[in-house]
Amino acid sequence: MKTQLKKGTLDMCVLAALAAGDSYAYELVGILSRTMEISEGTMYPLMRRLQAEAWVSTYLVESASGPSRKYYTLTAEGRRQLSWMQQEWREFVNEVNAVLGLAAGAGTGEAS
Amino acid sequence: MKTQLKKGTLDMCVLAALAAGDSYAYELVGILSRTMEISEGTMYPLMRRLQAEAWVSTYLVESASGPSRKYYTLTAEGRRQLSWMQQEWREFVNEVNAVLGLAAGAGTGEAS
DNA sequence: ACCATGTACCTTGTAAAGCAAGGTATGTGT
DNA sequence: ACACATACCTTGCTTTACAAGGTACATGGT
Repeated sequence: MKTQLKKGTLDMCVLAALAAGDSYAYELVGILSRTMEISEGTMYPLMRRLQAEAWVSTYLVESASGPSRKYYTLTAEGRRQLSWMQQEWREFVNEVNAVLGLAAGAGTGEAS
Repeated sequence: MKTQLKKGTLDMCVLAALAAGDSYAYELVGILSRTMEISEGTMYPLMRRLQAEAWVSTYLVESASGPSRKYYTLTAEGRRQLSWMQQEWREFVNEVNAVLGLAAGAGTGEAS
């Protein structure tokens, strides 16, 4: 139900996961799913976008137990992008929290 | 450019602003604009949604210097919704920050 | 009288993103 | 032969933010 909140953050999350080491889409779903909900239908189009932006590059690796895996590596530009996104993310969180602070003093003790 | 990040948070922000006191759409744009970017084209449809969900109710007030203002008040359900949204927001921020933490140890010192 | 400006409301169409549902193919175990 | 896990992918839907445009009232300047 918090689908909307994720908009715009998943790119950053995937880049962050890739900063910890190369991975492939199917595995990334598993990795991120430990912390947050994300589905394959989200991941595959997302990876295409990241590649279109040249934030990641790919290489194929045969698997001993299944079809080949399409690994993704962060590019230098991807690393820069991650850094930028994290900055924007922190700014945004601060902005929202500041607005939430508006409500802090109000309505809590409504006894006349 | 961080349009996507806002998805899902603006409802909450508006409800929070209304928790600090009744207001009308045009004024809310001004209030929130002190902290974050938001446009009228976003606000008016948003207010309709809030009302459709019964999180706010409205009343008209004539203005001395312009057309009548459509004031919005938080309903009891709106207050509950705000509380719920804030909880989800905090959870979500924690989740994202946890994922960003994955990258913390990697790639920072890439010597050898 | 006329017009610009500020206030205040609103709608339409576009773009982006997440997701459920479905589909394909490979390898392993029964 | 069949089921299952792995691993890839696409289509169509939904929600949301926003730019652009439109209406109407009140005030001040010329």
